[in-house]
Order: sequence, then structure tokens, then C-alpha cells
Amino acid sequence: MLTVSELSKTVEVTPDAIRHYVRIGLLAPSRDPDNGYRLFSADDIKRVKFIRHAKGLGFTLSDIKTIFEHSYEGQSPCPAVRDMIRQRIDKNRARLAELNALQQRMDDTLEKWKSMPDGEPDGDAICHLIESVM
Amino acid sequence: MLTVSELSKTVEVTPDAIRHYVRIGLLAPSRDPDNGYRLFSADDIKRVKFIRHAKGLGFTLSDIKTIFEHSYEGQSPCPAVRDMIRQRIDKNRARLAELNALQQRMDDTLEKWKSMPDGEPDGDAICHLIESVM
DNA sequence: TAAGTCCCAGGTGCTACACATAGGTCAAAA
DNA sequence: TTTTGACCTATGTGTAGCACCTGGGACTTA
Repeated sequence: MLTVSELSKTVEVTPDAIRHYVRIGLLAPSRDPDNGYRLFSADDIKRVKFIRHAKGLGFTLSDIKTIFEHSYEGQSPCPAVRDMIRQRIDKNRARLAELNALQQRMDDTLEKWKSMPDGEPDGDAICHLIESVM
Repeated sequence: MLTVSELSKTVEVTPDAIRHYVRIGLLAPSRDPDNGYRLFSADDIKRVKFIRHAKGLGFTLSDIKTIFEHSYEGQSPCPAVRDMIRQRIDKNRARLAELNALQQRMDDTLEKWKSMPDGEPDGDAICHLIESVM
């Protein structure tokens, strides 16, 4: 059985992240009756590794919790997993489009500002630069 | 003077967002002594419009608060604003790189899974699909 | 035995709001 | 005049994924 910091070093995940996983129910360690410390099993090591890989593939912790629940109930999570990743792909595509548009706006704006002087406060405008783009 | 919902309609921002801006100190409406309702001035309309434009340019609410504070103290916020947008551009670039890499991984993974059957729980693996990529 | 170091637990903070709850306001209807 | 109903308000909590903070216990060293 491992304590938080031992597990942390084994799987290279911060202690805070591990405590977070416990709090949201992704891990359910036992407790040391003497001091109340969380105690993790070899299975928990597997679970944390799984969590990190799944996160790396774009799954949210909430997705991962669902996967664990399916698995715990003896159902194959695989069909749900296929659906989930499709949804994450769609969301990510939308997010990428947003961020690309934002990047474009920021770049354009910075370029425009290069030729502009800093305005001084005049009791009317808040920031001349930003208001020049409104 | 406008109530939350009146301001909300005027600037096309949800009432919740407006109350949020008040909570974090971006707006400081007076209160109706009769009922405690927030009361916004014409200046607040300008401020909300400014907030939305600045957000659209990639500034965070925290950035915007800083801008307001400079402005309130009679300093030109413009030099700080130039710095801020450069930082936001850098952060966004990094975020875009991450999300692009994630998109690639997700696409590759989904492709790979197309030719794989759903695994059944076997008391060992949690999800065969995900673990096939580990 | 006291100081220093490391670890633990639980709680709060961060972003930008959306949502939920409980109650107040106001005009029209009974 | 009171009641109904629509709409409004205020504050508090939840969201994602942790990082950071506080207060305390354990263990080592001088």
C-alpha cells in the first residue's frame, strides 16, 4: 500500500492531482486507521496510469469516471468510448476554430497598434488602443 | 438608471454575466434604497461594451480590471495593454499547438479503433480500446 | 528536548459565467 | 381588494482540473 506521495512518485503525477482524483471518485483508497492517510493499492497505480493516458487522448475526468463505472458494472465501456471521443473531436475542432479566429484578431490588432501612439486619459476614453478597434 | 435586466438587454449580455462583473469589481452600481436592486449608469453601459470588446480581443477579465484601475488612477493603460496582448498571443499560440497535437492524436486513435472490435470486460483491462494505445 | 524538515488532511482559489433557490414586484383579473 | 401569474431580484453553488494555503502530525538531527 502506498501513501499519496509514494503513489505520486510512482506514476509521476502531483499529490494534489491524486487527491483530486480521490475527491471526485476516480480513486477510492482505504485509510490508515492510525493517522487517516490515504492508502493506495497496485490497482490504483493502474487506474492512475489509465487516467493519464485517457486524458492524453482527450477524455475528460468525467468521461473517465463513466468508463470506470461501466467497467465496474461488468459492461464493456468500448461503445461509449467511441462515442465520447467523437464528441471530444467535434468539441476540439470547434475550440480550435475559435482560438484560430482569436489569434487572427489579436495579430491584426497588435499590428494595427504598432503605428499608434499611447493615448493619455482624457476622462472620456478608457483605453484609446482598445477603443480604436471598437 | 438601469436595472440588471435593462442593462442586460441594452448591451446584449446575460444578467448573470453582469452580476458577475459586479462581483469581481468591474462594475460598481449604486443600489435602489427601496429594494436593493443594482442601478447602472450610462457610464456602466460604456464599461460593459468595453469589457466585451476587450474580451473579444483576448483580454481576460483580470486584464480588464487592471486596465480600469490604471484608467481610474489617471494613468494611460496603453503601455500595459500592449504587454498584455503580447502575453495573450503567446499563451494562445501555445494553447493552439497543444490542441492541434491533441486533435492529431484523437484522429489517429479513432482511425486505429475503426478496425478493432469492442473488448469485453475480463477483470484485467478497464477498456481495451484505450489500453491498446498505451 | 527543541528545532528543522517533510508529509498529511481538508479547504479555498482560479475562469467566466450558468443554474438553482427563495423571495420580491407589478399589472391584470376575479 | 385580493389573488394569480409572469417576471424580476439577490445570493449561493457548480463547472474542469488541479494549485496553493493553512494547520497540524511524524521523523530526524543536534
